[in-house]
Amino acid sequence: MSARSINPQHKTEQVLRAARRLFVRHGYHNVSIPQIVAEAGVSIGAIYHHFGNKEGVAKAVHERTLVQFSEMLELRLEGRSNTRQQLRAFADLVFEVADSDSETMEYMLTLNHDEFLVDVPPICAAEPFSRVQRIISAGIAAGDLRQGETFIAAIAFTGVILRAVELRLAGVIDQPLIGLADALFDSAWAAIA
Amino acid sequence: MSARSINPQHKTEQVLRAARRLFVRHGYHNVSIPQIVAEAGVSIGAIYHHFGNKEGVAKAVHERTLVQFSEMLELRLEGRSNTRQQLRAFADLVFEVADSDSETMEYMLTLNHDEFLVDVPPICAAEPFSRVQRIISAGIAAGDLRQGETFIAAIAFTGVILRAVELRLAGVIDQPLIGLADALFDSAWAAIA
DNA sequence: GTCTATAGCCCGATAGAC
DNA sequence: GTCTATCGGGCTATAGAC
Repeated sequence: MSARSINPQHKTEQVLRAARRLFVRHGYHNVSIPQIVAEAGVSIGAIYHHFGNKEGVAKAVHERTLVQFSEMLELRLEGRSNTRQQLRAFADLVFEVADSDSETMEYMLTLNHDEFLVDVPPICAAEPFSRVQRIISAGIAAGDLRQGETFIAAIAFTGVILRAVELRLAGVIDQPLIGLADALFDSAWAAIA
Repeated sequence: MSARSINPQHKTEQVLRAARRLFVRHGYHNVSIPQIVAEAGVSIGAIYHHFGNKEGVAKAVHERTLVQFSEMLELRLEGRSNTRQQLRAFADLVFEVADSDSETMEYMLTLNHDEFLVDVPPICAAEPFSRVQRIISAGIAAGDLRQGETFIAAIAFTGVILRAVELRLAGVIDQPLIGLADALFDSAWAAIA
């Protein structure tokens, strides 16, 4: 407990942070346990003690990232009652995270999780994105959005928003997305409303 | 030459086919030279003779895939003079390839090429996709599309189309995209027109 | 719980016969 | 041009002291 005053993080947290940073930067299979050891400042033994094996580290990183993002989204959705406001809250969150903590968005959007994690649902079917589908479904029922298949509208809306993020992360867009938020949201909204 | 009558492919082509299939299915770093050898029916020595090293194989696969796709796109664009017809030709090509030769689309859209290829431009900046940007730019100038930034419109249009492909490749959509082409194109067009 | 040392494996690449 | 045999190296995971 006394060591906490200098380094308040548990060793496991240091490992998770380091591992995700390295996975995003180099890809899962380009990252070795010795590299994580060097980046996290822990020993090989500690990693195997806490996570069992390399895939155990990956699983923990994955769940932590999705849970944290879902919690942020729920926080932003509180009090937004109409469809447009809710979808705008989603878009703004995605843009802000892409601008300020690109590692999180890069982890979610550009890593091929099924290359190293077995039996995880694809990220587009995971909680934060299925949440958007539910908002759109309700929006169509309420008449806020054009009539049609829910999943087509969900593809169209998230397609516009997430494509912008992908191009930003790839370095093709060199300005903060938050400055493009109005124009991008208008396009995404026009696709479905 | 006589062996050609049984197997008309050069050994190099067999290697390229096998390698791309394996790269797409398992990811570049999960594929070993011995696996390519087994799948292609050639020897280790032949691969190193023709491609130098494993990255040489990857480079050849990459260029071949992009060139073939660009050629298909140019073929489809011939004779399509107005903006809507040209963008529809792009969408239809992408959907048809995703349905009938998903390996090609999966290679282009879901692999992280910069994990194993250095100094290749990101695929969204490569020829087939920069072509779409030029079509849209001309469309705005001609008044066929809503006024605004070209790159915002390009993001919106390709976002809708490519998101559908991504979800189809991930198994989230279980029907052929060509059957959804009208609805998807209408959404993509609504985002920019 | 945390460490170091190391076993055991498989990989990419080379050498050299044909 | 194509092959087999093999080297050297880096990896994941384990063993066992503390």
